[in-house]
Amino acid sequence: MPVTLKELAARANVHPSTVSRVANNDPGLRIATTTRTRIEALLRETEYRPNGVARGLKLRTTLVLAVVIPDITNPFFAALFRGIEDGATPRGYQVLLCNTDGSPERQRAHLQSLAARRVDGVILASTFLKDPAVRWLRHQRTPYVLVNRFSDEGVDPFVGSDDAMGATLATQHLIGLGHVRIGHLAGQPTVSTGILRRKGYSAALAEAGIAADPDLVVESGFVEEGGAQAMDRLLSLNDPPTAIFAVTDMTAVGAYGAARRRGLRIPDDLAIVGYNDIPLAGRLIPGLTTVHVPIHEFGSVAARMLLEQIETGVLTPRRVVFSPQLLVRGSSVAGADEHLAGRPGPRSPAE
Amino acid sequence: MPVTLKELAARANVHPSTVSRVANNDPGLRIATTTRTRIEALLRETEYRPNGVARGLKLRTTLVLAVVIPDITNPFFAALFRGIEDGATPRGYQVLLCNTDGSPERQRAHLQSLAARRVDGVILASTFLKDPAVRWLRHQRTPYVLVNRFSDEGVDPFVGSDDAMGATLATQHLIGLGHVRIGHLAGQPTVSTGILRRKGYSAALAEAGIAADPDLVVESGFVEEGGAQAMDRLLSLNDPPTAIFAVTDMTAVGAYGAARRRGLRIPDDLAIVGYNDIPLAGRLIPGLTTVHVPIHEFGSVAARMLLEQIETGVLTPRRVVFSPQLLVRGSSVAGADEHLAGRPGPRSPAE
DNA sequence: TTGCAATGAACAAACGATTGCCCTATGTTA
DNA sequence: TAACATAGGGCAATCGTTTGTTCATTGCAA
Repeated sequence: MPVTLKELAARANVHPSTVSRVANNDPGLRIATTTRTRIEALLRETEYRPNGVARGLKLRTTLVLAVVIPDITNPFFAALFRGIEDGATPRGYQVLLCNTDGSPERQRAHLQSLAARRVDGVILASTFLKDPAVRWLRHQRTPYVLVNRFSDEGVDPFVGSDDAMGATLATQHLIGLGHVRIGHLAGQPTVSTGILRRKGYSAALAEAGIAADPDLVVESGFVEEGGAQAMDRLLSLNDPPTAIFAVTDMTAVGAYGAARRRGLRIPDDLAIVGYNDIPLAGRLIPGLTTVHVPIHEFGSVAARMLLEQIETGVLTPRRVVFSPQLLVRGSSVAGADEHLAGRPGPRSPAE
Repeated sequence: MPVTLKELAARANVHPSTVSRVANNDPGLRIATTTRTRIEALLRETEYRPNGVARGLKLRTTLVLAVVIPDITNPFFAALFRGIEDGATPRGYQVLLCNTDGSPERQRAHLQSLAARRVDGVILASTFLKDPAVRWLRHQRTPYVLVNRFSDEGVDPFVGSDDAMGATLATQHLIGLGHVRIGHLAGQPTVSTGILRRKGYSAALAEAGIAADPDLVVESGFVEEGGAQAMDRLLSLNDPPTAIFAVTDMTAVGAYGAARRRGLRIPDDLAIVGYNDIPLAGRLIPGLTTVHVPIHEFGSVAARMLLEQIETGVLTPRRVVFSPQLLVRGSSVAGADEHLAGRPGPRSPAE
């Protein structure tokens, strides 16, 4: 049972407020050295730490942030979370993690709990366009930052990548390799990344003078199963694609599976490009060519933006948009993985 | 700005305590129906939710759990966390996630913050044997549960697998395949899983009448880099092993890399068996033969044990030990992955 | 009419900390 | 010596809930 201010005050024979001021190193405090040292000794001896709950009630701040994501077992969100925590912990904040599995109801339930708990701020990934949850947050005046996907263009604090540009990069890469029938495993049009990446894909085709074939775009969503199913549909076409731009690395992983089950070789029979550069991408065989975005940095930047909002009280709808870069591996260019031999794999943590 | 009890009381023209009792559905409350409906309407209209901080102060409970792990980007811990959250959320708890990167100082700092925040309980993975942090928790009388690794045998609430048995299973599998020179990428002897898995490995060899060669056991730790380095040392031996039991799947991943860089084929030139069956194991090529443990269940069971402790106030040092099962894939038996073709990959989440 | 039991709701004391203000001794200055 | 500044701490309100207790009415029976 931790010690309280009151008990310490009794033992030091002073008033609790005096102990509090000593513990908090109150600058304007006038106190006899003898009293001060007596109290300080007691503080050290008992390892006194103020009750965070009581402190939170009085100070109206909890030093807790919350992260709301679909699923932490997705490597993208795991990396994102690390970035957030690495940005928040040094400033004394700890982080609640809430998984929604993509369910709007669970998201809403979590946000309500978080508001009741008086968390200082929320970082939200994977929102929909015009997401009611985001509008609710805005209306509540809870500090928040959106990551990766935005909800209402230009209104919310946001950090992410230039999705259209990344998609164009990926598609141009495939065009440059001579591919003409390039398929797209597309995200839902209810999500900013889904729309923009598809737009970037189409723009690249148009610019190269390649006619857009509607059959080549199949909605896959952002998960592996969706990728596999969509890939199956594309491969059942009379004139199937020779290359694929997948909206997400996880979708691309699904495409790998579908291709393997049909005995197709990557990249010879089918070239694949993903998006995000999750750690898994480099471990696939062949390595997945993908659009690299600084996932960890998304998190740390989002955390810093949020803390700035919290500490200044100003909610500037600042947007930080990173320019993505194409990272070529063996899934689009045969032999591209070779120079990696001898290089250690991606960073990896303890068991 | 959320509404307070006081404001509601003013608007309903009653005392705050009355509003509180209505909001909490106090069973012994005697109240006029007219007053009750008036208050209830107000509660709904304002979407009143009691301030969790104030509630926590009064009730001495925060409905917050904390999970302390080395690194959430390790798939093992991501799956574990999901299990924990899935066990805790339905009972109204939310979960703080703390990454330590394996640093005892960061672990200690986190635990102190958590204690100051008055979290209701802590789940700790990756402790050391005789871990001072665990003893501190015990001494603090904070409810806690250890997962995967234990600290002081039989003293702490614990959930994990029978490490010696799993290791024996893995080693016997390799022996059954005809291997005689079987190497072990071993965990540190300061960690329960490290010791027990090595013990299980040795026991299987002894039972089969295979002389133990000290050169074949190399300490790798539990991370990928360590696995790669240790594997390199083993492969540099005059009489290198033909099979490997790696203390962890991530270590095995490191071994894959080392083997590939030397041009060795798996499983023909080198058979590999891991431990844990993380989602990544099934996605490697070839699939990683491994000792399957119910990671998600570790988490949900640990959460339930913790909640039981919290809600009953009794700290029974209960131990839940799962029996692991060998899962054979292509890294030990050529062609073992074939029947997987056509089967969808592991469960995968949204982007 | 008196007495007593319900009824309906207010009172007040916590839970621990923070912080503006007040009070009492000294010591100093005019 | 009166007036006053300063040092050294204590007082008390407050943050928003919860909950045991008290209090004022009303209704009913005796």
